[in-house]
Amino acid sequence: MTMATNAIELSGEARGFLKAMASETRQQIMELFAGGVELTVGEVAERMSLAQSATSTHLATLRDGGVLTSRREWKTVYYRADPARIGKALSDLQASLAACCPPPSEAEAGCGCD
Amino acid sequence: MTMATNAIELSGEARGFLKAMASETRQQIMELFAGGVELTVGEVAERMSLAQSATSTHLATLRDGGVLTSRREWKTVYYRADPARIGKALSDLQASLAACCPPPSEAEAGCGCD
DNA sequence: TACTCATATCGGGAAATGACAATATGATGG
DNA sequence: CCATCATATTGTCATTTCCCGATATGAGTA
Repeated sequence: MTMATNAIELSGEARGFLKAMASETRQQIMELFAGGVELTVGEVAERMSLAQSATSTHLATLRDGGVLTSRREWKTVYYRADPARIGKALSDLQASLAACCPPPSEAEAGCGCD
Repeated sequence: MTMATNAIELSGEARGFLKAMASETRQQIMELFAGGVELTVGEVAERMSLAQSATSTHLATLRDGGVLTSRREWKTVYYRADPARIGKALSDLQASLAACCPPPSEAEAGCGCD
């Protein structure tokens, strides 16, 4: 098994996740989706006191980053969190970062750290 | 027990982490620290083909975000990953996001998701 | 066809970010 | 004290991001 790249190389999932979650506004938007709730663009816009256009863009960014999914029902588009992809992104992140910095008391098998 | 805040509210650790890792350049910088290596500002600058000033700023941002620590030895400042704080940020992130989107087959005890 | 509703996209202006060169800081050595 | 080396900070500029209002798209309905 290759042993390969000494570098970490974040996965696409992880990069997309980080890019999507980079904005504080989008972090707050994500908080609205607690409990697996489904929300429309208009609802998010109102709760965030944001214009409809800005909200639409943010939600699209979050969807592109793999954090949200959308479901269309006639006129309305419902967004909600995407557990599977979020989980993937987080475990990728954890794996990548574990390569550079294994937590003291957890799996310190031949990590090659100095 | 309160049942409290329906919202998720990302921790300070998590926010700092996301802000620090938001930049693609900083993501690449982090890859240089694989294996727990210690690097100076100059070394990072050279490997990234970045100016010394830009590099210094990025490293400071990563340190402020809790991703790196610095150790000063005479003139030179050595940076390296901060396993403990990274781990904290990641588990906070995981906890917050788990609140809004529990992975299908993991702990689906009374989450309140309709 | 024309009208409405919800969302998406377009245009522009304000603010934040990232890069550089130049200068400042702090510690070491002559 | 002055010079040097590594890092930090400052000033400036180009690019990007974020927000808005305005307009376009798509689906349903009269």
